[in-house]
Amino acid sequence: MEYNTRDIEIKWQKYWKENKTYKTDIDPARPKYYILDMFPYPSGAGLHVGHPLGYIASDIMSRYKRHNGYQVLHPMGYDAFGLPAEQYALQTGVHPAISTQKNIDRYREQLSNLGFDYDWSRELATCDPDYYKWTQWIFIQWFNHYYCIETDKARPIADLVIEFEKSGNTHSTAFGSQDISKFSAEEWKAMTEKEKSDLLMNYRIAYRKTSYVNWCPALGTVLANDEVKDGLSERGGHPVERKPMLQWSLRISAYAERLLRDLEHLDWTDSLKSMQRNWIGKSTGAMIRFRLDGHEGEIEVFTTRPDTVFGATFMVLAPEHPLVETITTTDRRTRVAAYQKKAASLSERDRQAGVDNVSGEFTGAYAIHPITHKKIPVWISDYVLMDYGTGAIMAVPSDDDRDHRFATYFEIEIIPVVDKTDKDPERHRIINSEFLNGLTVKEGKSKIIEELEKREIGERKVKFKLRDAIFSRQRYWGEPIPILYDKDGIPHAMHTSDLPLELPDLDDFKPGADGRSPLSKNKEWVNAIKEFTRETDTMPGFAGSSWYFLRYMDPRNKTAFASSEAIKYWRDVDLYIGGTEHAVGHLIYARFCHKFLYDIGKVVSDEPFKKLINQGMIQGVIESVYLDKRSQNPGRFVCSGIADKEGEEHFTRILIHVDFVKNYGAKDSYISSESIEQFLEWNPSFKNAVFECSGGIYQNGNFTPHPGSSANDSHLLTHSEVGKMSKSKYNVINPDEVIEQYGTDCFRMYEMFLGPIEQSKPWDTQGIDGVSKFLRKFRDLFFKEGNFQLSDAQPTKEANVVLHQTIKRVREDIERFSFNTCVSHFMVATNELRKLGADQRSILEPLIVLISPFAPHLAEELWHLAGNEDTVTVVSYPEYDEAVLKKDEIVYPVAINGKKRTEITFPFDAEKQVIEESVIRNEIVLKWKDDKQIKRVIVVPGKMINVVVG
RNA sequence: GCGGGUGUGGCGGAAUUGGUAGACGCGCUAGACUUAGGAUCUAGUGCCGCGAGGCGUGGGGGUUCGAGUCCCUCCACCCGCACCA
Repeated sequence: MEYNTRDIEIKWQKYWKENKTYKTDIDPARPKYYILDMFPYPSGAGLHVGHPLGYIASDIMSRYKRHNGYQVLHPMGYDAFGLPAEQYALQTGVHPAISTQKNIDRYREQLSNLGFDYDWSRELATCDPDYYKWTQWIFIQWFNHYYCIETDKARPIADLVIEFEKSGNTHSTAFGSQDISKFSAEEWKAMTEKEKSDLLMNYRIAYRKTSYVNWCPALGTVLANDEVKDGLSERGGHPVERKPMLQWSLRISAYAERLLRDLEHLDWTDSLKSMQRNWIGKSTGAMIRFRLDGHEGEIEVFTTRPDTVFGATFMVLAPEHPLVETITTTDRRTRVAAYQKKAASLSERDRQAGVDNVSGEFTGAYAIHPITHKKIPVWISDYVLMDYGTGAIMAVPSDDDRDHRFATYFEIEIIPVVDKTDKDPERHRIINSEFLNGLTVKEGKSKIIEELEKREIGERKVKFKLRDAIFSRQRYWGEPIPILYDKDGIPHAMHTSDLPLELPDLDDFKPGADGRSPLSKNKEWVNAIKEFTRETDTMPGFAGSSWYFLRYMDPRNKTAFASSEAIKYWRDVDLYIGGTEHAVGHLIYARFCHKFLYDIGKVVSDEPFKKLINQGMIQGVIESVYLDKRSQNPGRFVCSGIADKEGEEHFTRILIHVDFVKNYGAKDSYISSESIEQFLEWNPSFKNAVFECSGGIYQNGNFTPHPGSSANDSHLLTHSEVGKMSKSKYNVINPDEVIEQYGTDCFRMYEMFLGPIEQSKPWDTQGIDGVSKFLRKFRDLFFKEGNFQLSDAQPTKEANVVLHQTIKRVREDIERFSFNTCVSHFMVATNELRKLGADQRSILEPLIVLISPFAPHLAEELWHLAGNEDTVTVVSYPEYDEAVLKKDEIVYPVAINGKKRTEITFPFDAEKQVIEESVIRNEIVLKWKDDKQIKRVIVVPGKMINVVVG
């Protein structure tokens, strides 16, 4: 009987679907295991072979846990709002809801094809009103809460109002935007509603403030950061400017400390944690205020090295700093203005490019050093950034590279304040610093902060790089923000009972006036409620994806985002598998969102993802051919060897579809005449081109060998490099095609066999035959002359050892996510059992269960052929018996001076001394000893023996 | 520049805590069965050497009876951040 993979796979996929094999529910009698795949965006391109890598791993884990008695939650859904669908709508007029649904259907089909054990009854999409109702609900909670520094959690904004009514903000512990001056209870009560609303905006977790957007006047729209390249729109290359707009933001910065601190307990990779730490960017230091000489006001600076304050010999303001206008002396105005203008005209990129050039301008003004009271000059320079810190620094040229370069260039005084003669920085001593002299840097820091606070010229300060997230998008295809503005422009959250606020239908997705959302054009919707207008911005992509893992717990709940029973049972995600591309975006937002919900008592854990594994990328091979830039029509393509010889600068590379290239990805990848024909059919603009390789020339369907060459076909070497697998690189490998040829089980096992899950590697079909052969051999263990046949005979000892050995290894390797080695263990077992001719049910049946997480279709087929009625997916995973693995004898490798020279077999329980005595009489040992002395014999019981001679 | 990671045969990769380096697969070589083989099976396959043997985990040094694994140092590549005060 032939092993017809596709028939078997389709049969069992149908069976699982009909029998709802993977449906899961709360079961207090079992431990839970929640395993999550990163939320895919259903793009029009469908899945390529890189996407399933993580899905296969999580599927194996999920099945393994189910075999081990866990109640497994392994869901799938779609991050379905987003820009691509809207852009597609702009181009084609197809409604995003329609194209998105089509893409989702395609994704579901491809995913089902891979045999994953998702509980499809929990499938969800963020663009579904039943889903985004709760996204909007969460937004309203954000709007109605503020962050209390004292209790270190979010609290209702109503509490803050009560506090203000009682005592104003004089004792307020609310985390707010800066610059809120103190007010009393009376002052609060005297405020108008509008004033109160504006003031509370400084505290709400979801709040409105002016932020800058990438405004493209030519397109009449606001662009996302990745739609802007070098200050121009990616589409059309129109200029983009920064435009201030009132936008919703999330006060995620209030959670910075907790987001940082709680990383510690997470089982994530170091690199991922460090990326998050980096992003949060905590720095501890001091705020120091410098008075100005002859001006009101002061310059406030933040420094991480307050201990070097005595070395501050000048100050630098960002060119955009508001103080520049007031302090610049008349004689300096022209030069300063010119510098400001130059700095403003430079793009971020140009400013970065000029990092090495020292530039700046003296304002003519002086600040007073807060401790020495010396006058120090105030400069401006673009190495100080307006949006970092306070936009001003105290420059300490002795201990900061950039300050040092600046001081040297402009000949400003440098006062060394730290004695760095000791190599160990811990022992560096402070000098030239009055009361700090002799202290270490660390001691100096606390001492100076103490002094600053005592003298009221500064204080300890912790700063974070993490910025609040802008939550408004001037787009159609996103969740509407459930806010109504009254006639005074005061925002009111909708009643949660009125949710969802559905996205109205539009047939025109072009932006509204002044870059407003397309929704603004639907006046009926905007003004649907008397005396109110609706917010027309929509939410960003991360809104729906920041909490989706909670919805899976109870996806059809009508009265809550999930029932408290479901939340208590499933708690958090035990294992999250996904790519690093979400390291700082999604993973920070989701953690923030989860912590907020924890604060308000809606979830029971303070972190959403306990363990996270980053799958590597499967890259593609990018193939290209050299085209001679000097050649006119028809073009001249040459072999990479010729291009090398003539000089690469004369050539440009034209991408070629990998399917046309022989041995693609290999060093000797080339195109034959046949490939050239395929290429020309695909890219007819080169129809008459010349293709020259070392053996001859191909043109217009004919190959002409060079004189004296024996070549009879084109062998034009192509250029290969490893890169992203993408439609635009013509190198996408579709899993459906691989599955059609080899079967799903083979595809799954091959992707795992490729190497460790976290490693990136290029897709390469070279090895897939090996896995395919293995699966066939594995299956053949169960067949005799074409018939399924198992014997009920007692297993041989050898076969039993193989079985238990394999169980042990596979179990251990799954536990440590080493799936590639699991596959080899199965191969080893198959090879050995074949040699032994093992056909016993007691050996082979456990093996079916063992392989089931990896090759679920084949396992289910064999399980039923073996006479079992129910699905294999819930059968207990085999346990190994240590007693079976216990050997009577151990073959010891014997090394002389660390080099293995022979092997000697001893009984399992041989005494050390007996071994030693025997070893020193061993022929081979004696031979190697020669005329030297045996100094020592090291016996590691059960492992090895080392004889030291000399 | 800073932070994180990775370097093992022709290739993908094994070697869980310091204990037989190269499991398993691909590729390659030879053979068998074949009209044929891009099917299947058998054997071999780290490098040098006829051999005994020597050399081998990016380079150099160290600790140890013993190092791919631990320490120091240098190099290469990949990822992230980057005038971050």
